[in-house]
Amino acid sequence: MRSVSDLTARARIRDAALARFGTDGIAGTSVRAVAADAGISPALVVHHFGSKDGLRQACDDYVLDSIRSGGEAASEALGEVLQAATPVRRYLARALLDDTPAARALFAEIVERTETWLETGEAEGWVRTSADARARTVTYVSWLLAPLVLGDHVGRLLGGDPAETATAVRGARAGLEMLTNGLFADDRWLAAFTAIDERNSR
Amino acid sequence: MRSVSDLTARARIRDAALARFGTDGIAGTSVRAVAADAGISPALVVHHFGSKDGLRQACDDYVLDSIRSGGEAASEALGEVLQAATPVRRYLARALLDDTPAARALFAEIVERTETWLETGEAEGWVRTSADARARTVTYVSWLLAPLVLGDHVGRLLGGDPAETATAVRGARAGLEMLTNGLFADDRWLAAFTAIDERNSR
DNA sequence: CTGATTATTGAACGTCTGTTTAGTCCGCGT
DNA sequence: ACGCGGACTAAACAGACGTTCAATAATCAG
Repeated sequence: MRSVSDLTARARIRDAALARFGTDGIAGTSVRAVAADAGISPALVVHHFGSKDGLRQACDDYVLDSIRSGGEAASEALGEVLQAATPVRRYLARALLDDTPAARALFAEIVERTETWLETGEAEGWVRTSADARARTVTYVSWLLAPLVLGDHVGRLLGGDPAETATAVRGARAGLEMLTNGLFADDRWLAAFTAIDERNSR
Repeated sequence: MRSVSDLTARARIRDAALARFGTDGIAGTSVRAVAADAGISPALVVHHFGSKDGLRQACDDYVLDSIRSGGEAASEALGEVLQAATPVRRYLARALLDDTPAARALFAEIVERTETWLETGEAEGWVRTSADARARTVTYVSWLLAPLVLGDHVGRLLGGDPAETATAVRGARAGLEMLTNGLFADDRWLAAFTAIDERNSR
């Protein structure tokens, strides 16, 4: 029953909403616009989803499922979503900014998974030790998500189509390079930061 | 004339709009709500700014000026904005997502400034060489901006108040650590990525 | 003090919003 | 054949939206 209706109108509405919400924002999208994109009447979307907020929740659930079912490793699944599904990408960025409950849960979940992943790496010796492991994980995850949120700007400045895979790969490679070799050749900035930090806390 | 009126109603409207736009989004904010926050009538905001879009442009200009006048070094000025002015921070994040012309210009400008800064560092030996300098700069800037856009999530996961300075400092320090020492102790991920990349392009 | 310019408002406009209601259509079990 | 439930719609609702307009209050040059 679910899968049958999921191939028809209900899914079309959800997909249209995902795209619209992603590009125009949730507040900037009207139920009528979604209905028009899906080729149905505005009354049908509330028949299927109860309300506009119900539709948004359905989008949240769909995106979460897409990511969770994408694989085991957080970075892999995210990487795929990041490169492939542009509407999902945009929606996710909006949801993260709008502080949707689903986005909140997703962020926490990614951080948790990444934390254990980094801990494993640390134990096995391919991840360096850190003075503040938690802060490092959270910062690392925010860096992972950065091109997702700022994808358009990154893409534009890297020339070419923001949606094109090659552009995203270029950025990802540059990031990996920084995370492997480091960006700075000496610790002048880290030392300077530590100095300022100590002066402030003293 | 400008400075006189800028201390009174006009400035109050702009500040109220900045805060509202930042938290609720531009489309999610009504002129009436801004007017109520500023303690004036809705008709006055259109008298001063022409339209809602005019108000948004005024906010854009104000934020750009705030950042540009903040200092010479891009990272310093950004760092201050990132830590201090929360409403500006939130507004900037929204503007970057909504692809405002001002946000577009700002991003390009930061990238340009950072590019020359990194080139200097490379010449002076405190920045490592890169296989793709442009991609590295853009990625680095997106990482700089990441805690700005995802500040709430980062702050929440790092415990404590997201607006509190100490939280932001913790994240910044962790980031600096990764950029100085690297995150990965060997090049297994970089090598793996390169391998996949070559396979795909072949 | 007068006149003109500006700041500010209340009320109204037309449009768009999310949602409701009453109803039609169609497939399916009995 | 019948009726029943779900998909679907046109029309309407009340409210919020951005904006306009005429009018009042404040400001300031002469």
